Amino acid sequence: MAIGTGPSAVTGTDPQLSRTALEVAPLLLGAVLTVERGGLRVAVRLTEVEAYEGEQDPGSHGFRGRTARNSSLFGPPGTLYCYFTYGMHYCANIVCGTEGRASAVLLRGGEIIAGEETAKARRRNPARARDLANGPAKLAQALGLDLGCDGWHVATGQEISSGTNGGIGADGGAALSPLPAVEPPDVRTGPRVGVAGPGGSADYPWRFWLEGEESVSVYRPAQPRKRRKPAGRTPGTD
DNA sequence: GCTTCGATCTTCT
DNA sequence: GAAGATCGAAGCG
Repeated sequence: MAIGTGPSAVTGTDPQLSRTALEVAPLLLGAVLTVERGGLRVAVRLTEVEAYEGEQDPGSHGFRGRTARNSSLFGPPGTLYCYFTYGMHYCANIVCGTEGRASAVLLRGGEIIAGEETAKARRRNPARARDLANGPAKLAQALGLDLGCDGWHVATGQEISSGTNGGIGADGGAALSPLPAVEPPDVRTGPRVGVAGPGGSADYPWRFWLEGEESVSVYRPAQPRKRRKPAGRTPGTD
């Protein structure tokens, strides 16, 4: 694999990521993301991603502009944007494009290729290996990504170096293998998952995955959320 | 194997 | 107050 030394400018503009999310997303398929967290290292080969094109994309967290939560999304290409969702899950994006544009690629699925024992422990030993990272929250959990990783810098073709990730400190770091010049031949595209309304599945088929990979997540069309049932009994709607 | 539904809490309107 | 870039358990065939 290709994690190694490379261009040294950790905070500089990464030419491989300084393209639109739509351009970067298919190139990320097959790339290897290595994350070191708490002294433990896990590497994943990305098999499924989704593109989010910033403030022009209704499905993007950056659509309504910059907030405290999504400020990392507006950072320079290579910034890791981690967020907390549904009250219990973390998801991770890699920012691309240009700084201030909120263009990013959501990491949805991957195959663990190193640190499998660590990933299993973090994922509470799922029955099947494919369940280690076949979903955005599962992938983030397997890699040990949470809000503490928000704002890290993930440059392509660089070695992990603690303390160089945007001043995060010695907690860990992340690295991405160099991206190919052209997208892999077995890339498929389709509707994004769980994005409802304008900017949803039909309007933006910006989900990319590698055909035939087991680590691709289950597709679930966006559905309106139901109110949580009040304690005791359900309302008399029958 | 597939489908349905509840859990949980941050963020935004 | 409502919705959300999700997950996993339970129920069903």
